[in-house]
Amino acid sequence: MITDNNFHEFTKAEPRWQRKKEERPQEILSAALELFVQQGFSATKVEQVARKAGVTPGTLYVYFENKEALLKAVVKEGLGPILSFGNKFLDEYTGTPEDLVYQLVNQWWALMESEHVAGLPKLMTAESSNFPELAHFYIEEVLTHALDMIRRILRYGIERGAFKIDDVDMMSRVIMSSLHEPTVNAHSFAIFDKEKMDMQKYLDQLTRLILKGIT
Amino acid sequence: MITDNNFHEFTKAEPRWQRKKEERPQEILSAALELFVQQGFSATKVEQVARKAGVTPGTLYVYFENKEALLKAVVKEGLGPILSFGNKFLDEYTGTPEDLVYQLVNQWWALMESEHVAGLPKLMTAESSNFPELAHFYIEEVLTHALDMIRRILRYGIERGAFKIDDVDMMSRVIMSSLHEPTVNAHSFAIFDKEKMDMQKYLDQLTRLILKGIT
Amino acid sequence: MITDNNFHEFTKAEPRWQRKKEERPQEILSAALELFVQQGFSATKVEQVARKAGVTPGTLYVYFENKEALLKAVVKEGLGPILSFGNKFLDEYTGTPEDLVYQLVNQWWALMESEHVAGLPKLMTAESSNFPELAHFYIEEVLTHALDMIRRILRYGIERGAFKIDDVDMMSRVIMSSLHEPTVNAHSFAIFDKEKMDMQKYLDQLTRLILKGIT
Amino acid sequence: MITDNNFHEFTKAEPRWQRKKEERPQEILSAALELFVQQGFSATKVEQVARKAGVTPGTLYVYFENKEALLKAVVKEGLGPILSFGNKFLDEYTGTPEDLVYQLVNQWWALMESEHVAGLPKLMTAESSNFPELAHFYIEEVLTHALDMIRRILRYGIERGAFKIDDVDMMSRVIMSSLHEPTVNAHSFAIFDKEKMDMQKYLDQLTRLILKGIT
DNA sequence: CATGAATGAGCTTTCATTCAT
DNA sequence: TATGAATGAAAGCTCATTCAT
Repeated sequence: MITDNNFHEFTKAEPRWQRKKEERPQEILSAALELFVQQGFSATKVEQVARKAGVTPGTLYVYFENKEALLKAVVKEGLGPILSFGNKFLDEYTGTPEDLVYQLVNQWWALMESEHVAGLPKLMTAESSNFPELAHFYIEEVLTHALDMIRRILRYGIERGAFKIDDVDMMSRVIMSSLHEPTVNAHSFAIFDKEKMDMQKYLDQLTRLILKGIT
Repeated sequence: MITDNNFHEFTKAEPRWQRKKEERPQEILSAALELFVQQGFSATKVEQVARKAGVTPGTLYVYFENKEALLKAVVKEGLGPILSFGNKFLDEYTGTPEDLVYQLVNQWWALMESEHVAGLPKLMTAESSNFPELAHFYIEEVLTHALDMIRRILRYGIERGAFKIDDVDMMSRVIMSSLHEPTVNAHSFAIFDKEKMDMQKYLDQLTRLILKGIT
Repeated sequence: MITDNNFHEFTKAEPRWQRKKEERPQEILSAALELFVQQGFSATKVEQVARKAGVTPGTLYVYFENKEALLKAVVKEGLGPILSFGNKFLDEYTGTPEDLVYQLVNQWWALMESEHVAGLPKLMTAESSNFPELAHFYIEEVLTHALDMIRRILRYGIERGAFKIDDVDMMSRVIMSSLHEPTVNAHSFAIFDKEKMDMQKYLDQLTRLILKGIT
Repeated sequence: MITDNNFHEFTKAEPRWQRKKEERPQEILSAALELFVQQGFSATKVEQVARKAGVTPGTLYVYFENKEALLKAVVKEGLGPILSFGNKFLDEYTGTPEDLVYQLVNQWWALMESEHVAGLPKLMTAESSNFPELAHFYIEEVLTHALDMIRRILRYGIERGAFKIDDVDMMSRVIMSSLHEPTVNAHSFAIFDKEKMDMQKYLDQLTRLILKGIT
């Protein structure tokens, strides 16, 4: 049922923020992302980030004005891939609504565990009230964006007579919650699970619940 | 309100502090819960907690050995109400499985917004990897406990021929995720929503999705 | 060779400082002395003293203006017995110079281990530069006083043709050092000796050294 | 000294700090030794030590884990010179026993007034019960070591028929006391002596007492 | 008088940030 | 550019002292 036109691939929209790849060592951003996600922003020491990236604290300040700027860079860097999520794929999609839901669920997960992004939802969940600017960013660009995708998909199904939903907006939110939660969870409680949960089974069951619930 | 005898009002100096041994810890715990949830543990200053509780930092240390002990007290205090969640109700329940799902969803939410508990899931999501002991606590006592409830409810429906589910465990997890997410969300991104989401509608739509999805 | 006219008993000179026995609970002073000696002034907490004395911190402040006043009271209280050391006894002494030396050594030790006094030399050794006033006090009233005693004793022996000393002042200092040291030591390093040193043997050997050294 | 080119002197701003990694710990240790000896460990503020060493408190923590670690470093650093005290000298000594006693007394004093060591005995006297580990260290390495030296010297004299002592062990302790006391005293009460005691005369008189007392 | 909860100044320690090298 | 020793402001925490009870 998986088509090989993966919507990720189709949607490399223009990134909105300058990436300045050359000027911002990926090592520092990667190290920072991982540590911020794991420990939170406040609890992560600049020196830790530097050491993990294989540089000294001084070097970090060559590339980032301060710790907060580093966080913003980490988040905005991570947002890039997410921004291009779905739209173009949906524009060109002509398959069944059911398959579309399946795609949604699986692509979301693939995206969320990809580099630069992994853990970002958990990080934002934890830090949103400390960094309102970033929170707005995340809400607009990720949550609202994803909500739009879901809404489009639901409407696509309704138009084709495949889905029947009385409150599309609210149902979209419900679906988004059930997508967002494991994304956050994977970087908080899930790390303590002795027997790692079979994510594919989870996603399948989720898809099934949604499809049975709305068709 | 000028009385004819306001003489005392002017001469009585404001007492520097009031003695209320019994109430202090609760006030401090409440203040700490709110701030830890909002800002995270590291980003919350002891002085903030104290001031919010109407005391000085010194007083806080009369009741709690250190900042970490305060966090642990906050969490364990908050866990109390959750531990008693559901079991007795389920033991005595004789109604329809459908109604039971409705009850589950709504009671979970009611519980999560009650004092002492509000925000705990978000706090734990953010701090779990910094405080593994607390994480285990939360996982055992909250997540596993809730999962058990859900599993019992699903089986109740299956036994009565009302529900049909091929993988009960995984479906329980899916349902739990969709319950846990808004709980966390309410204390992170939701605070930025201009138009507060109608929670009751959300819960109704969730219930509907679940019921349609499993019956 | 020990006479039973212990010079301690004879010399209850008028104490120079008001004792105010009734107003200053002995328990607090005793507790403070012991703890100050053991841990030093700074490292001893007022609460410790209070608890050891079986009262609360508040009570301590009923009797002593502050921690420093407590120290001063402890020292001045302890000085009392020392001030009366020797003079009257010497005035009336008619025995042999050798016996006098013996008496000196043994009475000094007996005095130094008696209540109120035990540990004072160590305490003063440690705190002298933090409390110059007390240091002067101690130097004048204890060290100089003891030095005078020793000098008198040596002269007593010289006059009777029993001792031969070229520099009486310096020899007095030498003798005082060898008396003062075990007094201090008993409350510092000696507490770690597994096999407690036989003090009587030490004093005997000291007496022997002095006597052989000056006769 | 005005040079014809003092242009730089006026324009060069004072550098905020100088980099001298190798020297810092020594400067801090010296400052700490002096202050700990004078005021005691508890009464000495970390800031005092830092300022005296010409650095900020933060710098101190670059080199020492905490205040207690600083004390331990001070003591262990100071112990170094003492450990090498005497043994080699004694192995090769062939002179008279009398001269050996003279050497002992004078070398001990010379050692005790040398940098790194000055005041250590007083410091240890004051702090031994607060830092048992250090106390054991000092007892083993200094007191026991010195005691061994003295015993060796006494035996050396006895073997050559020069000394006659019934209880060598106890006499060693007596001698050690009379050596240790002025060492401690020099950093406590002696600082209040208006007319500094002539130490050489003291040592001479002590030597004389010992020699007359045991030959 | 005695209490001990509450205080707040001041201590030890941390850590983001700077800047001479 | 990269470094990391040094900084100093601010944090956590202590404890002598106060004062309502």
